[in-house]
Amino acid sequence: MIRRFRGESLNKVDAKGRVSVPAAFRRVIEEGDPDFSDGSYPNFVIVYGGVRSTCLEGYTISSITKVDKLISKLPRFSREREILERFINTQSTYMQLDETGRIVLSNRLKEKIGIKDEAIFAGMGEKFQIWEPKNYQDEVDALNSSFKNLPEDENPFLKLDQLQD
Amino acid sequence: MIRRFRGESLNKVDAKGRVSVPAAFRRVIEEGDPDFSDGSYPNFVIVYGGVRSTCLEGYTISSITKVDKLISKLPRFSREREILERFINTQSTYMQLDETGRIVLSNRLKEKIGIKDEAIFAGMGEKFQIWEPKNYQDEVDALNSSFKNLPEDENPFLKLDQLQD
DNA sequence: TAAATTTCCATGATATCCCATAAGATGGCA
DNA sequence: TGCCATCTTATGGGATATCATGGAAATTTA
Repeated sequence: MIRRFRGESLNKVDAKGRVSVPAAFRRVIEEGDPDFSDGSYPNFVIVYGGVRSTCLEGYTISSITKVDKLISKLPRFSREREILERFINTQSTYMQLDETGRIVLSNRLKEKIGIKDEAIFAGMGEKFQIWEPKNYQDEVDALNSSFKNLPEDENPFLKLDQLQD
Repeated sequence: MIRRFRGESLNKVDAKGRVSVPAAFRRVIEEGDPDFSDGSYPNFVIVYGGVRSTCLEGYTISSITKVDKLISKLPRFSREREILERFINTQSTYMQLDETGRIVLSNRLKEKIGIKDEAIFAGMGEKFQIWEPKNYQDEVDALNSSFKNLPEDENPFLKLDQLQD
Protein backbone atom coordinates (compact mmCIF):
# COMPACT_ATOMS: atom_id res chain seq x y z
CA MET A 1 0.00 0.00 0.00
CA ILE A 2 1.16 3.48 -0.77
CA ARG A 3 0.35 5.31 2.39
CA ARG A 4 -1.02 8.83 2.14
CA PHE A 5 -1.17 11.64 4.65
CA ARG A 6 -4.48 11.27 6.48
CA GLY A 7 -5.97 12.75 9.61
CA GLU A 8 -5.36 15.79 11.77
CA SER A 9 -3.53 16.35 15.00
CA LEU A 10 -3.05 19.23 17.43
CA ASN A 11 0.48 19.31 18.85
CA LYS A 12 2.46 21.52 21.23
CA VAL A 13 5.24 23.75 20.01
CA ASP A 14 7.75 24.30 22.81
CA ALA A 15 9.98 27.30 23.53
CA LYS A 16 12.66 25.98 21.20
CA GLY A 17 10.19 25.51 18.38
CA ARG A 18 10.14 21.75 18.65
CA VAL A 19 6.98 19.90 17.52
CA SER A 20 6.20 16.23 17.21
CA VAL A 21 5.22 15.22 13.72
CA PRO A 22 2.25 12.85 14.14
CA ALA A 23 3.44 9.24 14.16
CA ALA A 24 1.17 8.33 11.25
CA PHE A 25 2.79 11.05 9.14
CA ARG A 26 6.25 9.81 10.07
CA ARG A 27 5.48 6.47 8.46
CA VAL A 28 4.56 8.23 5.21
CA ILE A 29 7.65 10.43 5.35
CA GLU A 30 9.86 7.39 5.86
CA GLU A 31 8.29 5.54 2.94
CA GLY A 32 8.69 8.61 0.78
CA ASP A 33 12.39 9.06 1.45
CA PRO A 34 14.37 6.80 -0.89
CA ASP A 35 17.47 7.16 1.28
CA PHE A 36 15.76 6.24 4.50
CA SER A 37 16.77 3.07 6.28
CA ASP A 38 16.32 1.84 9.80
CA GLY A 39 18.67 3.66 12.08
CA SER A 40 18.72 6.84 9.99
CA TYR A 41 16.34 9.74 10.28
CA PRO A 42 14.13 10.49 7.28
CA ASN A 43 14.20 13.75 5.37
CA PHE A 44 11.35 15.67 3.82
CA VAL A 45 10.65 19.16 2.47
CA ILE A 46 8.68 22.05 3.91
CA VAL A 47 7.37 24.64 1.45
CA TYR A 48 6.54 27.92 3.09
CA GLY A 49 5.79 29.95 -0.02
CA GLY A 50 3.20 28.45 -2.26
CA VAL A 51 -0.29 29.62 -3.08
CA ARG A 52 -1.44 29.78 0.48
CA SER A 53 1.09 31.39 2.71
CA THR A 54 -1.22 30.82 5.63
CA CYS A 55 0.24 27.40 6.33
CA LEU A 56 3.34 25.34 5.77
CA GLU A 57 3.23 22.38 3.45
CA GLY A 58 5.23 19.21 4.00
CA TYR A 59 6.15 16.97 1.08
CA THR A 60 7.91 13.64 1.06
CA ILE A 61 11.08 13.54 -0.97
CA SER A 62 9.36 11.47 -3.61
CA SER A 63 6.33 13.72 -3.91
CA ILE A 64 8.35 16.95 -4.11
CA THR A 65 10.41 15.25 -6.79
CA LYS A 66 7.24 14.74 -8.80
CA VAL A 67 6.43 18.43 -8.49
CA ASP A 68 9.98 19.36 -9.48
CA LYS A 69 9.72 17.21 -12.57
CA LEU A 70 6.49 18.92 -13.59
CA ILE A 71 8.14 22.30 -13.21
CA SER A 72 11.07 21.14 -15.31
CA LYS A 73 8.72 20.49 -18.17
CA LEU A 74 7.87 24.17 -18.45
CA PRO A 75 9.99 26.16 -20.93
CA ARG A 76 13.24 27.08 -19.25
CA PHE A 77 12.92 30.85 -19.35
CA SER A 78 9.17 31.15 -19.12
CA ARG A 79 7.54 33.40 -16.58
CA GLU A 80 5.43 30.52 -15.26
CA ARG A 81 8.44 28.42 -14.56
CA GLU A 82 10.17 31.25 -12.80
CA ILE A 83 7.14 31.86 -10.63
CA LEU A 84 6.82 28.21 -9.65
CA GLU A 85 10.49 27.87 -8.94
CA ARG A 86 10.39 30.96 -6.81
CA PHE A 87 7.47 29.69 -4.75
CA ILE A 88 8.30 26.03 -4.54
CA ASN A 89 12.07 25.82 -4.77
CA THR A 90 13.19 29.10 -3.30
CA GLN A 91 10.68 29.17 -0.50
CA SER A 92 11.24 25.70 0.82
CA THR A 93 13.66 23.85 3.00
CA TYR A 94 14.79 20.34 3.80
CA MET A 95 13.82 19.00 7.20
CA GLN A 96 14.93 15.96 9.09
CA LEU A 97 12.99 14.15 11.77
CA ASP A 98 14.95 13.66 14.97
CA GLU A 99 15.17 10.56 17.08
CA THR A 100 11.85 11.23 18.80
CA GLY A 101 10.00 12.20 15.64
CA ARG A 102 10.18 15.94 16.13
CA ILE A 103 11.23 18.81 13.91
CA VAL A 104 12.09 22.32 14.93
CA LEU A 105 10.28 25.25 13.42
CA SER A 106 12.52 28.28 13.19
CA ASN A 107 11.18 31.64 14.29
CA ARG A 108 10.96 32.59 10.65
CA LEU A 109 8.68 29.67 9.87
CA LYS A 110 6.60 30.20 12.98
CA GLU A 111 6.12 33.88 12.19
CA LYS A 112 5.26 33.07 8.60
CA ILE A 113 2.10 31.29 9.71
CA GLY A 114 1.53 32.91 13.10
CA ILE A 115 2.26 29.90 15.26
CA LYS A 116 2.86 30.39 18.95
CA ASP A 117 2.70 27.26 21.09
CA GLU A 118 0.38 24.95 19.23
CA ALA A 119 0.19 23.63 15.69
CA ILE A 120 -2.32 21.64 13.70
CA PHE A 121 -1.08 18.98 11.32
CA ALA A 122 -3.54 18.18 8.54
CA GLY A 123 -3.11 15.29 6.12
CA MET A 124 -3.71 16.16 2.46
CA GLY A 125 -2.88 12.96 0.64
CA GLU A 126 0.43 13.56 -1.06
CA LYS A 127 1.34 16.38 1.30
CA PHE A 128 0.42 17.68 4.71
CA GLN A 129 -0.14 21.13 6.12
CA ILE A 130 0.86 22.84 9.35
CA TRP A 131 -1.49 25.53 10.62
CA GLU A 132 -1.92 27.88 13.50
CA PRO A 133 -5.04 26.40 15.17
CA LYS A 134 -7.25 29.47 14.96
CA ASN A 135 -6.40 30.05 11.31
CA TYR A 136 -7.06 26.42 10.59
CA GLN A 137 -10.50 26.60 12.12
CA ASP A 138 -11.27 29.66 10.01
CA GLU A 139 -10.18 27.78 6.92
CA VAL A 140 -12.34 24.78 7.74
CA ASP A 141 -15.32 27.03 8.45
CA ALA A 142 -14.78 28.87 5.18
CA LEU A 143 -14.63 25.60 3.29
CA ASN A 144 -17.76 24.33 4.98
CA SER A 145 -19.79 27.41 4.20
CA SER A 146 -18.55 27.80 0.65
CA PHE A 147 -19.42 24.17 0.22
CA LYS A 148 -22.94 24.65 1.52
CA ASN A 149 -23.52 27.54 -0.83
CA LEU A 150 -22.51 25.71 -3.95
CA PRO A 151 -25.24 24.83 -6.43
CA GLU A 152 -25.88 21.11 -6.59
CA ASP A 153 -24.12 20.70 -9.93
CA GLU A 154 -20.88 22.10 -8.59
CA ASN A 155 -20.71 19.86 -5.56
CA PRO A 156 -17.18 18.58 -5.74
CA PHE A 157 -18.21 15.22 -4.31
CA LEU A 158 -20.67 14.73 -7.13
CA LYS A 159 -18.26 16.01 -9.74
CA LEU A 160 -15.88 13.40 -8.47
CA ASP A 161 -18.04 10.64 -9.87
CA GLN A 162 -18.36 12.39 -13.20
CA LEU A 163 -14.61 12.28 -13.59
CA GLN A 164 -14.76 8.55 -13.57
CA ASP A 165 -12.72 6.62 -16.14
CA MET B 1 -17.85 -12.69 -6.06
CA ILE B 2 -17.12 -9.18 -4.93
CA ARG B 3 -18.38 -9.05 -1.40
CA ARG B 4 -20.21 -5.94 -0.22
CA PHE B 5 -20.97 -4.59 3.23
CA ARG B 6 -24.39 -5.89 4.23
CA GLY B 7 -26.36 -6.09 7.45
CA GLU B 8 -26.35 -4.40 10.84
CA SER B 9 -24.78 -5.27 14.15
CA LEU B 10 -24.81 -3.81 17.65
CA ASN B 11 -21.46 -4.21 19.42
CA LYS B 12 -19.94 -3.20 22.76
CA VAL B 13 -17.32 -0.50 23.01
CA ASP B 14 -15.08 -1.16 26.01
CA ALA B 15 -13.25 1.29 28.25
CA LYS B 16 -10.28 1.37 25.91
CA GLY B 17 -12.48 2.12 22.95
CA ARG B 18 -12.15 -1.33 21.47
CA VAL B 19 -14.99 -2.68 19.29
CA SER B 20 -15.33 -5.84 17.32
CA VAL B 21 -15.90 -5.24 13.64
CA PRO B 22 -18.62 -7.69 12.58
CA ALA B 23 -17.07 -10.83 11.15
CA ALA B 24 -18.94 -10.43 7.86
CA PHE B 25 -17.43 -6.96 7.41
CA ARG B 26 -13.98 -8.31 8.14
CA ARG B 27 -14.20 -10.56 5.11
CA VAL B 28 -14.96 -7.55 2.91
CA ILE B 29 -12.17 -5.51 4.47
CA GLU B 30 -9.69 -8.33 3.89
CA GLU B 31 -10.70 -8.72 0.27
CA GLY B 32 -10.44 -4.98 -0.23
CA ASP B 33 -6.89 -4.70 1.09
CA PRO B 34 -4.44 -5.60 -1.68
CA ASP B 35 -1.65 -6.10 0.84
CA PHE B 36 -3.59 -8.45 3.04
CA SER B 37 -2.41 -12.02 3.35
CA ASP B 38 -3.01 -14.71 5.89
CA GLY B 39 -1.06 -13.91 8.99
CA SER B 40 -1.21 -10.14 8.48
CA TYR B 41 -3.96 -7.87 9.69
CA PRO B 42 -5.95 -5.96 7.07
CA ASN B 43 -6.06 -2.18 6.86
CA PHE B 44 -8.93 0.08 5.94
CA VAL B 45 -9.88 3.74 6.23
CA ILE B 46 -12.36 5.54 8.45
CA VAL B 47 -13.68 8.88 7.25
CA TYR B 48 -15.09 11.00 10.04
CA GLY B 49 -15.72 14.34 8.39
CA GLY B 50 -17.73 14.69 5.28
CA VAL B 51 -21.18 16.05 4.91
CA ARG B 52 -22.69 13.81 7.55
CA SER B 53 -20.65 14.06 10.70
CA THR B 54 -23.21 12.02 12.59
CA CYS B 55 -21.48 8.72 11.87
CA LEU B 56 -18.14 7.28 10.85
CA GLU B 57 -17.71 5.72 7.45
CA GLY B 58 -15.43 2.76 6.75
CA TYR B 59 -13.93 2.20 3.30
CA THR B 60 -11.77 -0.63 2.07
CA ILE B 61 -8.31 0.29 0.82
CA SER B 62 -9.30 -0.45 -2.74
CA SER B 63 -12.42 1.69 -2.67
CA ILE B 64 -10.71 4.64 -0.99
CA THR B 65 -7.90 4.28 -3.52
CA LYS B 66 -10.43 4.78 -6.28
CA VAL B 67 -11.48 8.02 -4.64
CA ASP B 68 -7.89 9.11 -4.17
CA LYS B 69 -7.14 8.51 -7.83
CA LEU B 70 -10.07 10.65 -8.87
CA ILE B 71 -8.89 13.43 -6.61
CA SER B 72 -5.38 13.16 -8.01
CA LYS B 73 -6.72 13.94 -11.45
CA LEU B 74 -7.71 17.42 -10.35
CA PRO B 75 -5.07 20.12 -10.77
CA ARG B 76 -2.64 19.92 -7.88
CA PHE B 77 -3.21 23.38 -6.48
CA SER B 78 -6.85 23.88 -7.37
CA ARG B 79 -9.41 24.91 -4.79
CA GLU B 80 -11.62 22.00 -5.73
CA ARG B 81 -8.89 19.54 -5.01
CA GLU B 82 -8.15 21.23 -1.74
CA ILE B 83 -11.78 20.94 -0.67
CA LEU B 84 -11.90 17.25 -1.42
CA GLU B 85 -8.57 16.56 0.23
CA ARG B 86 -9.72 18.44 3.28
CA PHE B 87 -12.89 16.42 3.61
CA ILE B 88 -11.60 13.05 2.55
CA ASN B 89 -7.95 12.91 3.51
CA THR B 90 -7.75 15.30 6.41
CA GLN B 91 -10.84 13.95 8.06
CA SER B 92 -9.97 10.30 7.82
CA THR B 93 -7.57 7.82 9.31
CA TYR B 94 -6.05 4.45 8.60
CA MET B 95 -7.27 1.61 10.77
CA GLN B 96 -5.98 -1.89 11.21
CA LEU B 97 -7.93 -4.85 12.48
CA ASP B 98 -6.21 -6.61 15.34
CA GLU B 99 -5.81 -10.31 15.85
CA THR B 100 -9.32 -10.67 17.23
CA GLY B 101 -10.99 -8.51 14.60
CA ARG B 102 -11.27 -5.39 16.71
CA ILE B 103 -10.37 -1.75 16.13
CA VAL B 104 -9.99 0.96 18.71
CA LEU B 105 -11.98 4.14 18.46
CA SER B 106 -10.03 7.04 19.92
CA ASN B 107 -11.80 9.43 22.26
CA ARG B 108 -11.84 11.93 19.45
CA LEU B 109 -13.70 9.59 17.14
CA LYS B 110 -16.10 8.53 19.87
CA GLU B 111 -16.90 12.11 20.76
CA LYS B 112 -17.35 12.98 17.10
CA ILE B 113 -20.39 10.73 16.85
CA GLY B 114 -21.44 10.57 20.50
CA ILE B 115 -20.58 6.95 21.14
CA LYS B 116 -20.31 5.74 24.72
CA ASP B 117 -20.31 1.97 25.19
CA GLU B 118 -22.21 0.65 22.22
CA ALA B 119 -21.95 1.08 18.47
CA ILE B 120 -24.06 0.08 15.51
CA PHE B 121 -22.35 -1.15 12.37
CA ALA B 122 -24.43 -0.73 9.23
CA GLY B 123 -23.46 -2.17 5.87
CA MET B 124 -23.83 0.21 2.92
CA GLY B 125 -22.45 -1.74 -0.01
CA GLU B 126 -19.09 -0.21 -0.81
CA LYS B 127 -18.75 1.27 2.65
CA PHE B 128 -20.12 0.78 6.13
CA GLN B 129 -21.16 3.19 8.84
CA ILE B 130 -20.66 3.29 12.59
CA TRP B 131 -23.41 4.99 14.61
CA GLU B 132 -24.34 5.75 18.15
CA PRO B 133 -27.43 3.49 18.56
CA LYS B 134 -29.93 6.23 19.42
CA ASN B 135 -28.77 8.44 16.54
CA TYR B 136 -28.97 5.49 14.22
CA GLN B 137 -32.58 4.87 15.15
CA ASP B 138 -33.41 8.53 14.56
CA GLU B 139 -31.79 8.35 11.15
CA VAL B 140 -33.74 5.25 10.22
CA ASP B 141 -36.98 6.85 11.39
CA ALA B 142 -36.25 10.01 9.43
CA LEU B 143 -35.60 8.01 6.29
CA ASN B 144 -38.79 6.04 6.75
CA SER B 145 -40.98 9.08 7.09
CA SER B 146 -39.39 11.02 4.26
CA PHE B 147 -39.87 7.97 2.09
CA LYS B 148 -43.55 7.75 2.97
CA ASN B 149 -44.08 11.35 1.94
CA LEU B 150 -42.57 10.98 -1.51
CA PRO B 151 -44.89 11.19 -4.52
CA GLU B 152 -45.10 7.95 -6.48
CA ASP B 153 -42.94 9.20 -9.37
CA GLU B 154 -40.07 9.91 -7.04
CA ASN B 155 -40.06 6.55 -5.40
CA PRO B 156 -36.41 5.55 -5.54
CA PHE B 157 -37.32 1.87 -5.85
CA LEU B 158 -39.14 2.66 -9.06
CA LYS B 159 -36.50 5.04 -10.36
CA LEU B 160 -33.84 2.41 -9.88
CA ASP B 161 -34.63 0.51 -13.06
CA GLN B 162 -34.81 3.66 -15.17
CA LEU B 163 -31.09 4.18 -14.70
CA GLN B 164 -30.33 1.03 -16.59
CA ASP B 165 -28.34 1.45 -19.77
C1' DT C 1 31.59 33.78 25.63
C1' DA C 2 26.65 34.52 25.35
C1' DA C 3 22.99 32.82 22.64
C1' DA C 4 21.07 29.48 20.01
C1' DT C 5 21.01 24.80 18.53
C1' DT C 6 21.32 20.08 18.80
C1' DT C 7 21.77 15.80 21.43
C1' DC C 8 20.52 12.94 25.17
C1' DC C 9 17.63 11.32 28.88
C1' DA C 10 13.04 11.14 31.43
C1' DT C 11 7.97 10.49 31.97
C1' DG C 12 2.86 10.19 31.80
C1' DA C 13 -0.57 8.98 28.75
C1' DT C 14 -2.17 6.38 25.22
C1' DA C 15 -2.22 2.63 22.18
C1' DT C 16 -0.86 -2.09 21.10
C1' DC C 17 0.05 -6.79 22.08
C1' DC C 18 -0.86 -11.13 24.27
C1' DC C 19 -3.59 -14.30 26.73
C1' DA C 20 -8.19 -15.92 28.39
C1' DT C 21 -13.21 -17.23 28.12
C1' DA C 22 -18.06 -17.80 27.23
C1' DA C 23 -21.54 -18.13 23.87
C1' DG C 24 -22.84 -19.27 19.53
C1' DA C 25 -22.19 -21.42 14.93
C1' DT C 26 -20.62 -25.28 12.27
C1' DG C 27 -19.85 -29.79 10.88
C1' DG C 28 -19.36 -34.72 11.36
C1' DC C 29 -21.23 -38.90 12.58
C1' DA C 30 -23.65 -42.55 14.69
C1' DT D 1 -31.93 -36.44 13.69
C1' DG D 2 -29.87 -35.81 17.84
C1' DC D 3 -25.42 -35.21 20.02
C1' DC D 4 -20.78 -34.05 20.63
C1' DA D 5 -16.35 -31.93 19.17
C1' DT D 6 -14.41 -27.95 17.08
C1' DC D 7 -14.09 -23.38 15.32
C1' DT D 8 -15.40 -18.63 15.29
C1' DT D 9 -16.93 -14.61 17.43
C1' DA D 10 -17.37 -11.11 20.74
C1' DT D 11 -15.56 -9.62 24.81
C1' DG D 12 -12.45 -8.75 28.99
C1' DG D 13 -7.88 -7.98 31.63
C1' DG D 14 -3.08 -7.26 32.26
C1' DA D 15 1.58 -6.49 30.40
C1' DT D 16 4.30 -3.95 27.12
C1' DA D 17 5.56 -0.62 23.63
C1' DT D 18 4.98 3.76 21.41
C1' DC D 19 3.92 8.63 21.42
C1' DA D 20 4.01 13.32 22.67
C1' DT D 21 6.32 16.23 25.56
C1' DG D 22 9.57 18.40 28.87
C1' DG D 23 14.12 19.47 30.67
C1' DA D 24 19.23 19.17 31.14
C1' DA D 25 23.65 18.64 29.05
C1' DA D 26 26.63 19.14 25.17
C1' DT D 27 27.78 21.48 21.07
C1' DT D 28 27.79 24.91 17.62
C1' DT D 29 27.46 29.65 15.98
C1' DA D 30 27.83 34.38 16.08
